[in-house]
This record gives sequence, C-alpha cells and structure tokens, in this order.
Amino acid sequence: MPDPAKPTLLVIDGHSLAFRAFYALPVDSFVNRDGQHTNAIHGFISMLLNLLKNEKPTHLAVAFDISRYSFRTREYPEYKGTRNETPPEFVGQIPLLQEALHAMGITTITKEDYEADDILATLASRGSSGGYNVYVVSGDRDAIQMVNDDVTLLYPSARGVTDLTRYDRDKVFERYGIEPHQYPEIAALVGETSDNLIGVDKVGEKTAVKWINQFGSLDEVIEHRDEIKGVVGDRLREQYDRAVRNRRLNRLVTDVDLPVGPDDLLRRPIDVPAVREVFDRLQFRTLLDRVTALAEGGGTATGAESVEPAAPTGPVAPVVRTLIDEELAHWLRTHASADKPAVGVAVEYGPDNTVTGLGIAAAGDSVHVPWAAGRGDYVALEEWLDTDSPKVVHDAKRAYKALRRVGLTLTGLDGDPRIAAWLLRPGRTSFALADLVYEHLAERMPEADPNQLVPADDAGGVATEAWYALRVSDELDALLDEGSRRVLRTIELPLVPVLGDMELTGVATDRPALRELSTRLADTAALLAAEAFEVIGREVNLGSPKQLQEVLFEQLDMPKTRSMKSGYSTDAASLADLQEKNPHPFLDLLLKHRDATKLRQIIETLDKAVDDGGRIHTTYDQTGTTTGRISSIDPNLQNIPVKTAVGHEIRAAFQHGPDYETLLTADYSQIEMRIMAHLSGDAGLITAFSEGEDLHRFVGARIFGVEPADVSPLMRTKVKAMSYGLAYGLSAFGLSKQLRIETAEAKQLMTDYFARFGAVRDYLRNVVEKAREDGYTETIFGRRRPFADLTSSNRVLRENAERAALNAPIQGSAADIMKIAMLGVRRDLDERELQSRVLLQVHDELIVEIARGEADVVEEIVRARMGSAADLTVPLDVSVGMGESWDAAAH
DNA sequence: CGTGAGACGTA
DNA sequence: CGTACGTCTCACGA
Repeated sequence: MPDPAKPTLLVIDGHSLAFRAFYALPVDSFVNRDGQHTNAIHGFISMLLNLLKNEKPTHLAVAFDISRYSFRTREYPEYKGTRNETPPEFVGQIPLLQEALHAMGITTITKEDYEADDILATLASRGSSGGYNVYVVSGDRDAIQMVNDDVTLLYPSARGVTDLTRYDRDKVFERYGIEPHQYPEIAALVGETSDNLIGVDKVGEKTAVKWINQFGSLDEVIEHRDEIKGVVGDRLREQYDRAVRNRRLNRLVTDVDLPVGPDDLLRRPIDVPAVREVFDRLQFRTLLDRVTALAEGGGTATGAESVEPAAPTGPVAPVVRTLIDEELAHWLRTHASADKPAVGVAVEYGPDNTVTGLGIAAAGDSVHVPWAAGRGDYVALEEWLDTDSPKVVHDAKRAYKALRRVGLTLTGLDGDPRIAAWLLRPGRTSFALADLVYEHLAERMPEADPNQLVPADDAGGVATEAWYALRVSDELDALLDEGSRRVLRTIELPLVPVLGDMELTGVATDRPALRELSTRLADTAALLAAEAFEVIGREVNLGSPKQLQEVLFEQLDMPKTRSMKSGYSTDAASLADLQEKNPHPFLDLLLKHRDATKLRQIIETLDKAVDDGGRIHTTYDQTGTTTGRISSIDPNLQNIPVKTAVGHEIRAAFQHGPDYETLLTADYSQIEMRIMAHLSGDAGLITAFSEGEDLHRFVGARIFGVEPADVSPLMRTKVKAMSYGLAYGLSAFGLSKQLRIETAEAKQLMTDYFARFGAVRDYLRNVVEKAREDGYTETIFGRRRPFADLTSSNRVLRENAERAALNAPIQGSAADIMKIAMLGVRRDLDERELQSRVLLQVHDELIVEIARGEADVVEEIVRARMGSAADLTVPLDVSVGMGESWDAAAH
C-alpha cells in the first residue's frame, strides 16, 4: 500500500507508451496542418495528464531509448530482431513528444547503450530504497520484475493507453502465482516473442510457474532438470541454455550510471507559453486546456513536496484613473508627446465597432477616457490623436477605422504588437493580445468575463489593455531582427491607414446586375440538375461528394479516381479524366451544375455584403499569410472569378462610384519571374526582361532553339507552365500532369530549361540550402519566414517545407514590392491633394477609383510608384487599363 | 452548434 | 509529386 506520507516518484517508459498510444489511436485522425502525425503524442500526453491527476506524483521523469541497439543486441544480435520497421507515421513523433514534455517541465532521460527499462529499473530501485512510493509506467512485461512493496507497475491494457492496470505485489501474485522478482525466470523459460527470445519448447506459463514454485528459482530448476519427467523434461534438458541466455538478457540493470537520481526529479512548473507554442504546432486544443488547467489548479499540489507554478513575475498593471477635459489634457502633455517614448492606446469598442472610450497607457500610469461624439471635453485628446506623438496600438487598423468613423484620426502609429508578432512568426495561429501577453510576457491579461452580460466594472479594461499592448510591443520589438524591424517600421505600420481607408471606402457595385446574374445562374443550375437526375434516374444532392461517389462508382460503375480519406475524388480534374476514359452525359452535367452553383453562391455572398450606399467593404488581414501577402476576408475580394464568361460579368458589376469618372486597374506583369531573374542573376532571364519582348516567347526560343517568331502556341504553353511552376517547386511529375504530357517529356523540358537558365536552378537549390542552415528565408527587404521542417527526417514534411522555402522569398518579395508601391501611390495622392483613391489590392494588382479630371495624373503616379517600388536588375513592368467597371478596366 | 473534409475561386 | 490564401456545403458528433 502506498504510504501517503512519502513522496511519490513516477517514471515512464516513453518509447513503449508512445508506441502503445500510436496503435491505440487512429493515425489519420491526428495530423497537423503540416502533415505531421501526432496520434502517439496525443495519446501519451493524455495518459500522462491522467496520471498526474490520479497519482499526484511529486517527482517525475520519462525515459527514452536512444536507438534499438543496446548492450543486449551486442550480446545477442537477434534480440528484438522480430520487430518490424518503425511505421513512417510514427517517425518524428518522439522528438516532438520530448519537446512537449520539456515545455511541461518534465525531465526526460536517455542513456547510450541501455534501454529505457534499465533507466526505470535504476530509478525504481533507488526510489524504493530512498523512501519513495514509486510508480513505473511501461508497456514491457519485463518491468514486472521491478515491483515490490514500494514499487507499483502501471501497465497499459489492450483497451488503450489511458487505461492502465495496476500491478502491485498482490496483483502480480494473483495473475502469475509468483513473486514479482521471479517473473523474469518464468519469462526466460517460456520465451518472449516480442523480444525474439525463444523459450524452452513445450513450456508454457503454467509449467514454468509450477517448476519455479516447486524448486524455488530458475537455477534450481536447471539444477534439478534430471528429476523432471516426460517430454517437457526432455526439452528442458536439451534447451535449458536458452533459458539461461534469456534470463541474462531480460534482467534489467538497476545500477545504470545516470546524471540524475530520484531527488533531482522534483516536478517543475509548467511553462505554459512554451506548451502553448508546441501544442499550437501540434494543433492540440483540448489537451492545451487540460494542461493549462493543471498549471493553474496546482497540478503538483499534494503534500509538502508540491511545487506551485511560477507566480506572475511581471509588474502589476497600474491603477486606472478616469480623466477628461483639463486633467486629460494635462496628462497628455506630461506623458505623451513627440519627444517622449510611445504610449499605448486601446479603443473601447461598442456595438458595431463604435467607439465608447479609449485607454491610454504610459510606462507606469494608465488612464481611461470615456468618449462620446460631439462633446467639447475631448478636444485635447482628439488633437493629440492626430499628432506624431508615438502610439502603440494592438490591431491598429481596427482602431484606426473605428476612430475614423467617428471623425477622429489616428496618427503617429509607432507599434502594433499584432503585426510585430506576425513578423516574428507569421505562422502562429492567434495574434490576440491576450495570447501575445501570455506567450511573451508570461502573464495573464485580465479578460472581460464573456458570461457577464454587463461588465461589472470595465473602466480599467481598455486602459489596462493599452498598458499591456505597450509592454508586449516593446518585448516583441526587442525580439525582432533588424531587417524585420525595418519591414515593420517602413512597410507594415505605414500601410495600416492605407488599408484602413481602402476598407472604409469600399467598392461600388451594380447590385441589380448581381441579382439578375444570380437568378440566371439559379435557373441554369436547376435545369442542369433536372437533366442530371433524368440521366441517372433518381434525385441526389449534387453538392454532396459522398452521394456523388455512390452514383459514379457504384450505380454507374465508373473506374476509380484518385483515392482520398473517404473514398474517391469527384473534383473537376478527376471528372475530366473520367469523361475521357468513360464518357457519360452525367459527368458533363455535373461539372456544369457545379460551375453554376459555385458562381451563384459567390454572387450571393457579394450581394449580402453590399451596404446601404451600394458599396462592398472587404477587410484585409495584414497578418493573414505566412509569406507577407495580405489576405482579404468577409467578403474575400481577392478571389473574384475572372477566367470565365460569368467571371467577366461578375467583375463588370464592380464599378466606379457616381461622383467618380472611371476605374483604373494596374498590375505587375510577371513580377515573380522578374524577382527570380533578379535574385538568381540569370543572364538569360535578365536579357529576356530587358529586351521587353514576350517572356515566354523569348524563353521558348532559347529552349527549343528556334527564332522567337517561330515559337508555336504549344511550345509557349509548355514554357509558360514550366516558368510559373519553378517558383512553386514543381516536379517533372507535376509538370507532366498539368500539361498532360509524358513524364519523360516533362523531364526533358526541365533539363532543356535549366541548360539555358542554369543560374535559376542554382538559385533555387541555394535558397533551400541557406534556409536549412539559417532556419528561415528572407525577402529582398528583410522579411523573414522561419522553417523548422527543412531538417525533418520525415520526407513528406521536409519536401513540403522545401517547396515552401523555395517560394517564400519570391512571393514575399513581390508582396513587399506591392506594399511599397501602395505607400508611394498614397503619398503622392495625398501630397497633390487628389480625390482619386485606391480601392482594392489583389496581390499584384491595384484597383483605383479615379475622380473627375484626374485620370492622366493618377495613371502617371501609379505607373511611376509601382514601377520604382524596388530597384531590381530587371525593370518592373506595369500595365494599366481604365474602364467603367473592373472588367472593362482589365487589360 | 462547431469542426473537418472536399471542392474551387484568385494571384 | 506546385506556392499562398478564404469560403462554401455536407456530414458528423457533441
């Protein structure tokens, strides 16, 4: 019976438990966004959390095997030789598990030449004699030998890894009829298949137990082997050396030389931000909640040996005063001006992003300012907002817009922790202030209770928020390298009001046209559906991949397409393949129906987004991508159709407003290829762009060895696909598939391409190699993107990372260039007091609403600013068009 | 009601 | 076995 007065030591065989977890949980249900399998990690940690809760250990360690080789395999090479290759899905999970354990403050132990069980046995033995209650968690039956009055084995059952059977002395006796220390003698006689240890033939558990009980020990059994009758006796006499060898191998070492002993394994506090970071990557959400609950609830709270998690170490937020009028003006004069350090500013948002107040925070003092439109008390505040007095605002664009809507201008933006955190690590999932505070300041930001309808006392809320924003911004600034900080200050922060104004302005739409189009497509879809049902003789939901699979592969018995998690693909490419192999009218109707419903749906979404003034306002997410691009949401105006006839009709519904003259669209042509030319320094590619002739024609001429004029359309198509694919890490296989040509031909095309443009290949190879060394890629302007998986032993993971790393500097540099151009255009429009305004950005395209009489000057500005946004070894070509609508302005 | 998969729109 | 996104519907489980 465990003695409650003693400390409790828990030691775990990491590898065997992770392996059990791997087989207990479905592999495919636990994959993170990078394709890394995580089921073993998830199962292990879930089990661990249960153990921490139930056993409340004061001391804790997890032991791992270093490799499958140990002194045992040296002695007996066949040892564990029946084990199969590690499943590929398991590979890579152990290092991540160790990382997670480390973040949870748990010691992990390995020892060259020994197995984890030897480490456990050593710790159990020392713990037992050192006055501990010891729990050993292992999936290896040999661990039974460790059990004694102080040591209990927890052994996973067949049902799963969280269900552990408790083997103490009594339980071992009940199960095997022997003392725990005798177990290895039984196992030596019987053999252990999983370890590839063959026992004495005909001897099973029953016989072995009988003998051991009869003679007292294995040695005695062998000693008295001549007294044993029958066939089993014969076998024992012939094969007892097997038992001797087995016994030698299954004896666990209890005196491994370890760097730590039980006393060093006192539980340490959980590093919640680190756990959060690791679990974020693993996409563990419920487990994160369980861990944080454990960290808060004193997961180590038991008896005198318990360790409390680290108390918040940061300063306490200052008491908030509410100020208005003269006192506020005075506060601002003393704490906030152009020559003083930045202050934090946070907006108190009411319903619909209205402004009900502001919080302003200096280093040691923060104030709350209630705000209502049209009152004179705030003149000083309003004036101050529009000065260069430096301000740090979390999610500054949202604040800028809210203030703008009530007639205030936010100027002097000097920091935004949301953007800074994004530049530091663009892949993170949350940029919420509370999460940044949690991770980077290791503090809990007080949050409004979401269950409380009317906040009891919210005066402190925004002021405290401002205070945290200021502090976390300083912290993030310090973490940024010089290049990233330059990107923050010269590109991202100045872009905030530019994007904010674009969102506020919105784009005018021809709503009746959208509605008409929607109805038309609905009619078309209905007709197509009816026809399709006619063909297959029944009605199904054409939007349900599951039902379609039934129709195609069961009812119509078509050949199977690309297989997926749940059956076979019904995507457009697969259906086109099917149409070729197995023509059927249903396929065509289905494709057309999909097309019509998809487009109708897009139009409906747009229609719902039109405001009372007939305009649509998107929201740009400045922290929405990993490469540096901006993304567009609610609605997404960066994926409006363009390729089809209906696409043109949709774009025709985006128009200039009534007081404006026309729309202008300006886009970079082949900006990514130009960046490749610049970064690679490839002479051929640079010549291509400098001569200003059709790029694909030029490249095609070189590759196929003909005159530019003799490059056929087919040749041009191939070269174009190849060129575009380059920046994505396209393979010969992928190229062949896209062009529907033989892999050999695709391979040849690539060979020929690189023969002429070899510097491109060298560059691409180099960029990945450099990223592997540095751990990140960098754009021309110093924007970084970290990569962890370039050195992964998991091939899928590694190659995915390689392609992303290949692409990041190219896509990212293009994004930088466009952002710089937008800042330039904006500055010129402001300086010359023009009324024209940029409305939309679609990665390499700007849509500008031109005020009357400004067409020529604005075109000039846009051309000049876009054309000179970066100084590359090749020119930046900008093409411009104008028209009544987005469609008409395209070129 | 939230979530993941599948599909598909853009650069 | 081509990068980067957002959003819809369906199906499923809480």
